[in-house]
Amino acid sequence: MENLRELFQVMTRRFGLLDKNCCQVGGTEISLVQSHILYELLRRDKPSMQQVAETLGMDITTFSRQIQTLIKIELVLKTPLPEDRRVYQLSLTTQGKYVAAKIDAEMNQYLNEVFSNMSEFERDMVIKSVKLLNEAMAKSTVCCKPLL
Amino acid sequence: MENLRELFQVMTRRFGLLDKNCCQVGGTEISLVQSHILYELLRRDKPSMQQVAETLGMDITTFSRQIQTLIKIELVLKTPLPEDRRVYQLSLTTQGKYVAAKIDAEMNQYLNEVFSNMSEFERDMVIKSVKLLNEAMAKSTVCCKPLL
DNA sequence: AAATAATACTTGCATTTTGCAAATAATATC
DNA sequence: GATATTATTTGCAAAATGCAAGTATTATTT
Repeated sequence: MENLRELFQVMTRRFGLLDKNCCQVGGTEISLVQSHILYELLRRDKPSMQQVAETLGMDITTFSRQIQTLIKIELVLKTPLPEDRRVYQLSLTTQGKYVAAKIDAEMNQYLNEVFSNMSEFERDMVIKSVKLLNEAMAKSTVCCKPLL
Repeated sequence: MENLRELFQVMTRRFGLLDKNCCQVGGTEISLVQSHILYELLRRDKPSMQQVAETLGMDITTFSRQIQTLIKIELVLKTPLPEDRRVYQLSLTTQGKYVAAKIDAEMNQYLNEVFSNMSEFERDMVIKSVKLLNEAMAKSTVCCKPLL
């Protein structure tokens, strides 16, 4: 039996670094955590603070402050939900969308470069595997509370 | 063409969370970063500070301080190398080995649980894929300076 | 062999990030 | 109408971060 953790530890460490690299766009400097937030906001439609914080497995208070700085640098907007004014809807500003998309593109470029070292067959297999993994982790009981 | 980043973002986020879970052993509380350090020290033979810091993509000064606390809680040892007394050899104490092994086992258990949601065929494919990915990333020019 | 450079690591800040407990503000329930 | 619940924010106090500057040791120069 192989050491599963070894494999995954190395992989995730690499992706962590990869993420670290990609976080400065134009004039704006973005931390890794902030890039994760932008990533979520790009994909979701006006989610609440709770929702995003939970998805990212972040303490809500930390998240609240991160959002504050993202608003300050004008990447994120926070508008109260009319039906329930306790909750705020989060969204990206134009600039925020631009930055998020830019990071996205850069990451995809990195990933494509990584895949360029593989055959087409391997590439397909790897992608299928990552999908499988994501599904399996979603089903798992022990880990991965954030469900998306 | 699919959105590669989407797939990998979700996957690495999950593993990040997974890692976060597994960092308390017996009486000792371990941060995620510290668990990564222990992980490295368990696998290497008396590496230097520089080496480990570089592998983990950490600033050496931050690393230095993390090692200090790991020494204080008696998980890590730091002995000067006789041939060159500028460099220190890092190693785990008995307790350190125990903690590192414990975390390792726990992570493997989690991973096995994840894999239990797959067929044998899928499992093999996924493992092969992760290996492939690690190799491909090692070859890549843009990312992943830490080479292990 | 003395002076200079380079290397491995540590410390001094000053900033940022974190999370718990407590506060606020709005809605739900009794 | 009083009380509980929920969503978010603030007050700390602790931890983590990274740059610049420091120490100590080895290498290189002249």
